[in-house]
Amino acid sequence: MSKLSREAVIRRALALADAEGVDAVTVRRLAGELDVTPMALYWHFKNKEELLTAVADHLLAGVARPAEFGGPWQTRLRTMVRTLIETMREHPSLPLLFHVAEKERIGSFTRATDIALGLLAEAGFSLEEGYWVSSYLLNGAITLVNGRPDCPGGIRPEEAEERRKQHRLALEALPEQEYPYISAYAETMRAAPDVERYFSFGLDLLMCGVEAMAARIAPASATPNNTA
Amino acid sequence: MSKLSREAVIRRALALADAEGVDAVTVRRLAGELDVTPMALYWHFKNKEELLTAVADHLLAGVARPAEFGGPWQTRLRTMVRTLIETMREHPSLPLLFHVAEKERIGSFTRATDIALGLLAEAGFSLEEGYWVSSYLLNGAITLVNGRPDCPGGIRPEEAEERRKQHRLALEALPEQEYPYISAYAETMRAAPDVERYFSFGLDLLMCGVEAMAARIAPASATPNNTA
DNA sequence: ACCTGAACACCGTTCAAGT
DNA sequence: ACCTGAACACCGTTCAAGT
Repeated sequence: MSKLSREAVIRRALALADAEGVDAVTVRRLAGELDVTPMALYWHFKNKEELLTAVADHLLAGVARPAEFGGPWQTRLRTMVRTLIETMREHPSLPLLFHVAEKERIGSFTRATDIALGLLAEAGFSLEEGYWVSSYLLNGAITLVNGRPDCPGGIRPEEAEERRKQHRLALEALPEQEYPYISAYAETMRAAPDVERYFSFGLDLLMCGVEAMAARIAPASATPNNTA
Repeated sequence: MSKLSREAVIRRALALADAEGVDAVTVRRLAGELDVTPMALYWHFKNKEELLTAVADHLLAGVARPAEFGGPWQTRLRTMVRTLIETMREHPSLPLLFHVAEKERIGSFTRATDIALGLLAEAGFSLEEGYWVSSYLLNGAITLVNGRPDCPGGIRPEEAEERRKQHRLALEALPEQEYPYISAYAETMRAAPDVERYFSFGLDLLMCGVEAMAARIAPASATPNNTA
């Protein structure tokens, strides 16, 4: 009974990353959890980067095959971005994982990019511009989830609350004359963060940029149903 | 003659990061370049993170005190973001540096945020929304510079060109029926990348999002000179 | 084909000791 | 105040060897 397989390693790595952060995923630690020698992993993966890339690929699979499609490009693109954000919200380690994995080598990322490029071509962007916009949306979604106020960087909620308090105290200690807006902002940090508002505002912000640029480039077809 | 000082360490660390990437900045390597024992650095810095945060702080100083100010909030905010982008373009290591440094602890970042919050309050955003927008702009600028086609991630131009070619070949190898847009995009990669267009498009994209959201929130004061 | 053991060349950091 | 020496507890990875 060969216990080890690519699949098993990926699942364990993801569980470990979600539980203790992506920094906890070391070759030795992961091997220990799988009751195996560190070097055993090198038979299944060329190196650590390929391992983490495989984890990212596994997670992005859901984004690459979007379910409910239809309607103008704006809503379809928005659905993709929302799906991406929701996937990452379920796996808080994913944002940091993207920083170490090479995005070009993630198969499901390539798949998702092709779909997005199609939608953006419909919006009037050139292929190159579409690629830039795709990357803007992907990275925007990543940093949005990574900066979520309840568990930034995928840390544990208790630690996040403590950090938030320390951050507030640090901001409140600043001279109010020199930092008038920061001081006022620190006041608003006394309340618990509204995570849903944070995400809906962030999604709107991201999509607003794309739609405004599309309207600038192709004003005539900005709304999808006026071509004839 | 005490050769070592906080300033000297920061300068060396920045030079090393720019020359060989931020990964090359290890405590031991940096100490070696300064002709000193690794532990000597621990007298001037609590740990490595504080060291890198100091480097980031040093670099962001120029953004925190913007020069040519005036005009409506849109152009002033755009100037800040452009300055930030230009600063990072001069130091390609900076984007990755932000990922390891804790942004909240960077003094010049706090200063820049206060200025931005003021401009965004003028635009009609609440303090909390303003903070989200600031973070959106900072991270957007970081990923924009980090993804520049001529030296993504701050790698050397020759290596970037080789990687770009490999990336193109990988995309061209994909089945054209399944990846129609990616395949067409790969064709455009044969030409040398237009870096200036990349950056101006990216800046427009970032600012478009903010301006469109501002117009949605406070349509009456979307243009600055119609309040009376 | 799949895994182990030992070793290599690194890390960041602590702590007592020097001057 | 400022720096050194030795040591600790880790890393990722290679390479020959086992089954």
